[in-house]
Amino acid sequence: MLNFSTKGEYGLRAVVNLARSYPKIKNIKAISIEENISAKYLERLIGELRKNNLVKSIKGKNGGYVLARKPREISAGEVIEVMEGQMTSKCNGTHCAHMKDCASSVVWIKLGEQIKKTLYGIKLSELIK
Amino acid sequence: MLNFSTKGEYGLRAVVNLARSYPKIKNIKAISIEENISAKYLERLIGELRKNNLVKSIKGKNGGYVLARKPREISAGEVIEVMEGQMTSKCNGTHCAHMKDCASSVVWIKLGEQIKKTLYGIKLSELIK
DNA sequence: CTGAAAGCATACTAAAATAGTATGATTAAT
DNA sequence: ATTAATCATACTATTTTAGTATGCTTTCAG
Repeated sequence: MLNFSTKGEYGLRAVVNLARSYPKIKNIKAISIEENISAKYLERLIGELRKNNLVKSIKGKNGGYVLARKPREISAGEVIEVMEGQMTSKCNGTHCAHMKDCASSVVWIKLGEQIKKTLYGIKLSELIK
Repeated sequence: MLNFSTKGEYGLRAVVNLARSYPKIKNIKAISIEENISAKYLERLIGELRKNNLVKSIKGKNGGYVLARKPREISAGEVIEVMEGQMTSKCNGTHCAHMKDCASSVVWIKLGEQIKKTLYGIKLSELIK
């Protein structure tokens, strides 16, 4: 019904992978092999997660990544929001004839709320059991 | 958080528009003007809705479209599913190291269920009040 | 202090999806 | 017969996705 890009999937899988080995550090190479994701691409994606304070990086030899918080303090929603970008209700009532009371916008707003509720309710801790 | 294409939005707006004038027939031109959507593009999109039995067409002069069922018997989910295509849980556990019990897939599955529940619960009748 | 192994930054590119256009055929009321 | 509508298909431009490539910086180990 909706197309999710692999960004969200890859990001989530990487973070879940880190949750499994938490609090040990793990490098891109290891994650990319285990998850079967292009190392270079993953490197870029995980960079986004770092900039948004979901993972911490340790530079230099023997470096790698760790979750920035405990697995039970990070939700799937946070990860996916960073990777996919904020959900925007495209139908905001500005372009159709019904103006502010655009009937269709109700659908996108309700849906957005439900998605957030669902995804923010899922913590990494519950995914690694 | 997720990118919806305009297809779903346009399709929904067109159908809601038809719901307002139900059971009178209305042509593409009128809908496209009222909704400010390219007529040619809308024509193609609404063709999809017809093939999936959500609207009926009346050909020839004075022709146009009508909802195939009453507004309270058509849900937003049906419309959006036709326009956007079936939601597929991309992470199906086949490509990562954890195989069948892929932790991340749980997220997409739960999310998909919630989205369906939400969208199928919204009927056109409730959008035109 | 030097080399290797890690992350960091940025630019490039190929493929796919999106959002539309264009052309013309078919249908049916007048 | 004319006109106004849908129907079918093919084409195209733009954007997004999914990567690749190159090179720099940081830090541990010897």
